[in-house]
Amino acid sequence: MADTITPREKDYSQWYIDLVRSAKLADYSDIRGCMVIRPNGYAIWEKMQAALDGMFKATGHVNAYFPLFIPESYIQKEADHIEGFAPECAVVTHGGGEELTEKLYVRPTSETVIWASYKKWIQSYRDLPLLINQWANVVRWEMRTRLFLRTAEFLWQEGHTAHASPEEAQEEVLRMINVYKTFAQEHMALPVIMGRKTESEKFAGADETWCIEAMMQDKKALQAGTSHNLGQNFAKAFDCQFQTREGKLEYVWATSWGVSTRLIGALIMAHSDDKGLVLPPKLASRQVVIVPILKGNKEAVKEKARNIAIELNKSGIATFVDESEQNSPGWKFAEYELQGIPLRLELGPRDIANNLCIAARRDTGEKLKVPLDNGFAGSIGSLLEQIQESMFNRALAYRDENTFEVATYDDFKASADNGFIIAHWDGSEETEAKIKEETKATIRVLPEDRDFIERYSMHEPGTCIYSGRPSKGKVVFAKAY
RNA sequence: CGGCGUAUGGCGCAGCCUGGUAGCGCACUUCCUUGGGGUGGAAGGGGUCGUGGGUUCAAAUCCCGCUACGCCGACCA
Repeated sequence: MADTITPREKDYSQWYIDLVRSAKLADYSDIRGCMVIRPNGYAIWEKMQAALDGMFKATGHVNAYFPLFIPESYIQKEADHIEGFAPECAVVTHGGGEELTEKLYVRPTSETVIWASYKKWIQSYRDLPLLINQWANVVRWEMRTRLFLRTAEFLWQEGHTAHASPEEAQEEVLRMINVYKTFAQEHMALPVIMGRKTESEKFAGADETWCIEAMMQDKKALQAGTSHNLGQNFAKAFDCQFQTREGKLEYVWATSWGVSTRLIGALIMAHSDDKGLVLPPKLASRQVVIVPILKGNKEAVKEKARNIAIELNKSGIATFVDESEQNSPGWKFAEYELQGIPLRLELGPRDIANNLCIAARRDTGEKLKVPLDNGFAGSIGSLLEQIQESMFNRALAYRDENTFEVATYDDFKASADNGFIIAHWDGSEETEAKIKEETKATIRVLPEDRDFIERYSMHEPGTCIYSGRPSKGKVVFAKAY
């Protein structure tokens, strides 16, 4: 365990890595850019998986699994796709001691290998829509890595769907980006801006990429999830046609969408503090820790603590008691704060005599007395709900405070490090590239969130901040991870 | 792939400039103590100093090569 966590204000990167390592979430392995996800970190992923998987199933999707290895010829079928992904692929050249006749790419994403199957599965409009999700690992040989945010290998889910019409595919794209938005906001307590990517930022092989963008505590943007409208690009590349009701042959329309273990990084960077991790109750596998203060009649205190834990667990609140005598209460307070347990209950002989316990909120540090009466489990449950809600509100307020609307390029440059910048853009790739070159800020999203659009009048025409040419609307710029 | 760093016990580091055969904190083991914010104390175990070569009576330390990793850029979820 690290002795101390570097304060956020001093060095945000160091704070992040100290936190990830000292909370025992993950470590770098000896393999370049690869991460070992430790049980504490994996527990967060399992909670995310459970919630997301439920949402996928509820929207009609099923899970399947496709091969890790992709023949080189598959990868090469879609021109933009190979161009985008080939440079960052790990490639297997030998197997069983022999050089392979065709190289195998370790999947950087599974569009190609999946569409090779879909081609065989789809003949008629009756086979559509095909709504499949895969939980898997993928490999991208990135130049620079960062725990959870960008590692050579990472875990994710990737949905791949096939549709009989462009309208239906577009509906799916929107449905899934909204699933991600809901998950981010309601489970992760992370406010996001939903919208489209510009041409230069979209997925290799997509017609259009939708995304959710979040703000971290260093005011940089993080792409938290994407949903792509692949048009007929992959269907054409893999010759996947279906017979319509009218008997004509048409290429199918496709979507793909994914979120990764990067969300764990987002969760950490959005909520945690200098004491450690802060987990939203909905993603905490351990929501409440009871720390008994063991003095006087120790057994009586332990007994009471266990009974409270049983009661809370019965009410669906994941509670455990740390009754070890190896460590002092102060040590336990610090340890469970480091691990981000949303609520700590302190219970000592004094409290038992007064028929109450002390509840300490991880998010605010606030301590309050909670009576040990019939309403106890209800009080704890609503406290957890309050924590969930106030974490979201705090993150939203932070994002709002650090979102600026600017009208001149000078103001833009002055604000480039201060958060999200809302400004008019002429819609050209040249302008986008120039601004990136000069300020490092990129267009994160062309918002499609109704409330966000209204709040900042995003869709009103104006004048491009850079070129002075007419602009159809404002977009969100920021420095990004 | 460019720039800068780092490599010493499980983790974090000092020692290197000025060569003399390795030390500190945390963690770990045993015991006592303490317990409402990382108790205090005592005694222990654990290291071919990344790697290959060179200089030297002697190299963690000086010189050259290599490798790995990290940070900052370009690329990306």
